[in-house]
Amino acid sequence: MQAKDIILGLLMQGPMSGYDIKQHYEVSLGHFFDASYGSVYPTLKQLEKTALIEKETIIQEGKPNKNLYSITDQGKEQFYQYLFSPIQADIYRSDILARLYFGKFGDAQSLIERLQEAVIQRQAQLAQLEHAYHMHKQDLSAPRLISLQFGMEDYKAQISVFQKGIQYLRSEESFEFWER
Amino acid sequence: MQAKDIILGLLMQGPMSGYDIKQHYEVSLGHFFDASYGSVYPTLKQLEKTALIEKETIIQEGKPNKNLYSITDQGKEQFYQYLFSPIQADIYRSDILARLYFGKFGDAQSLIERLQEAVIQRQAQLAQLEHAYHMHKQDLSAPRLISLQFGMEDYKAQISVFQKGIQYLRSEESFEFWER
DNA sequence: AGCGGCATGTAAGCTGTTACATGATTAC
DNA sequence: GTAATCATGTAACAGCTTACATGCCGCT
Repeated sequence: MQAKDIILGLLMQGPMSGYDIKQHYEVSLGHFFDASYGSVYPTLKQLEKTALIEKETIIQEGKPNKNLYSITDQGKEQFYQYLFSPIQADIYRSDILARLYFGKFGDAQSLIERLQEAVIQRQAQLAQLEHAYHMHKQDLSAPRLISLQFGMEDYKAQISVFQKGIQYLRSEESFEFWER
Repeated sequence: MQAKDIILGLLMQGPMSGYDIKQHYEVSLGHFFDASYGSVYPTLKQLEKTALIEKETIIQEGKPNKNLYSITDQGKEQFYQYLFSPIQADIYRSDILARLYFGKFGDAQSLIERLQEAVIQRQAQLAQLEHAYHMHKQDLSAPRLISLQFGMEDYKAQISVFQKGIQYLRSEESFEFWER
């Protein structure tokens, strides 16, 4: 799974601009994929060059012009090829878990603060997914609902572990430094 | 957080070879970091060149020679600099969630099979973490235990969502294709 | 006879990020 | 007046992966 597969998938649902695509990343895809504009625009350009998508420039009033991209038949074919290809393993990379893993080399207080921040941040992401879920649950396909549930349950589990962790570290806080 | 930070952290616990480091990735770090040998060996080389670590070659009988690396004082300083630097956002990229997200363009049967595989795979990872947790819980620091708990609870939540998802898709299976 | 574990390393290439560059409109 | 939203793009570079290359030992 790469940027181009996700973009093709989004265009399967209808024409979109690069900006629209990035919005989707942030709203309903963010819990399993994200990429910057520095990836979106060059990818669109490349997909257009290989005729998998087509560009139409929309002149807007009061707003900058917009490049609306649509998927072509070749693009659809390419997307189905992705959809039925073998599944790649997930990639999860977490700095906060690394700080926990090596936590004994630091101090309890700053770890607790960082966990609190991590909780707040995940609560915000959870709220966003819950919003999307309840707003659109009537019009979303069964598998898409599962992908949103995954994100929500995942965040809930993470928040719960972090909150218990904070309690636990607080109860040992008198140590300040660990010796293990 | 990059490969070099993790390697430095592992060497804080004692000397290790590139092979040992990769083993650690697979056992107790795998749920939040992984990298191939093609990253491990060049990184070690570069860290040695900048005097953050030192190499000692161990001649072994019946086994290939081993390069044991130890962290230097400069390396420790560098590690602490990482440990107290701002935390980077997590990165999660999931192909199976993408397949769910775009599931309406495929068929229910193959999605169900893929979810079943995903469950089995996560159950194996969970079992591995549980093993590590119960084996070493006496000698691990509080924060490290939290990092393992995180992995375990995360996998449990994911397995649960996937299992419920399989049930749900099965109940709609007669459709074979969706129209939303 | 062959596979899995132990052990190290390189080269080419892919995929993405960061930082830069631009600029109008709308809401506070 | 200033921040956010809408909107597009490039160039340099970082940081990995994949595939290749080597070779002995112990088990089955």
